[in-house]
Amino acid sequence: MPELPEVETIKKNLESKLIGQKLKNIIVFNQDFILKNKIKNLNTIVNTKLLSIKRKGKYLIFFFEKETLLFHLGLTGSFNLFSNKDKEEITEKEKKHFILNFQFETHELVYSDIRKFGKIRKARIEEISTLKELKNLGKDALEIDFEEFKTIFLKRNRNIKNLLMDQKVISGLGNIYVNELLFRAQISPFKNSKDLKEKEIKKLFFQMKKLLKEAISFRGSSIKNYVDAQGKKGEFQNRFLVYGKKNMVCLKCGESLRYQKISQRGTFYCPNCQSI
DNA sequence: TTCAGCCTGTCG
DNA sequence: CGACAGGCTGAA
Repeated sequence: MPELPEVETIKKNLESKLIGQKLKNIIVFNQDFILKNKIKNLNTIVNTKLLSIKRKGKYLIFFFEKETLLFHLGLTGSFNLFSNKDKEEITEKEKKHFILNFQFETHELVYSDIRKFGKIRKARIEEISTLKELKNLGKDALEIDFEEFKTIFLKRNRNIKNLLMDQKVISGLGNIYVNELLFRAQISPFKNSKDLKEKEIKKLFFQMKKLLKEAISFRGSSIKNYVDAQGKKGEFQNRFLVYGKKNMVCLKCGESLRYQKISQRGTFYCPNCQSI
C-alpha cells in the first residue's frame, strides 16, 4: 500500500504528536502477528521516551531511548493516532484489524494491518543498521543524487520498471509511482535499462524528485485503504495521469491508455507517449 | 525471472 | 465465482 510519499506523510503526522513522549504501555491485539515477526520482550521499550522517527525507503524506524522499532507497512499496514476524545468513534470493523496499541502520554498509536503483510523488527540502537532489512536497502529515492542515480543503469540489463521497483537498487518507489514516473518521463515500461540514453536518465531523475515531492505535498495517494495517521485520505490519486486509467484517454496525446502485467504487477502506460 | 505464497477485501 | 489490489520472499 504505502510507498515513499505515504510513509513520509505518516512520519510527519507522528512526529508532530509523539516526539519526546514517554511510552506508557503497549497492548497487543494480535499475538500471532507478533509471533510471526519473532518479536520478543516488546515491553522493554515501555517507560522510555520516543526520541525520533526516521524513514528509509518504505521503512519507518522509531528510536526510543535504547531500542528501536522498525516497521514496514506491506500493502495494508496503517498507523492511527487517537486522542482520548476520538477513541469512542472507533468502529468494530476497524478494531478487527488492530495489531498493537502504543499508549503514549497524550495519544494512543494503533498499528492495524488488514492483510498482515506488514513487518516489525525490534533492535537495539547500535544494531539497527545491521538488520538485513536496512542493510540490503538501496539509497532512498528522495536522497539519491544524480551521480548515484546514473550508476544504477550502468552494467545493468533489466526491465526498467522492475529495476526502479527493486528496493535493493533504489528504495521508496512502488507500483503507483513507477507507473506515473515512467509516463511523466515518457519512457516505455518495457524498455531495458541498458538502452537508456543519458538524456532519458536525467529526465527520469528530475521527474522522480518532482513526482515524489508533489505527492508528499498532497499527502500521498489513497486508492482503497490508505489513510494517514490522522485517518485522512491522501489527495494525490486525483493527480494520476495513468495509474488505474486503463482504456481512458491519454491527457497528453489522446491515445487510449493500455494495461498489461509486467512481472505480475499492473502496468498502465500510453503506447504513443511511451513508445520504445 | 517467474511464480506461488503470505492474507483480506472488493468489484464485476 | 475469479480477478485483482500501494509489497516482498524464497524456491524452482
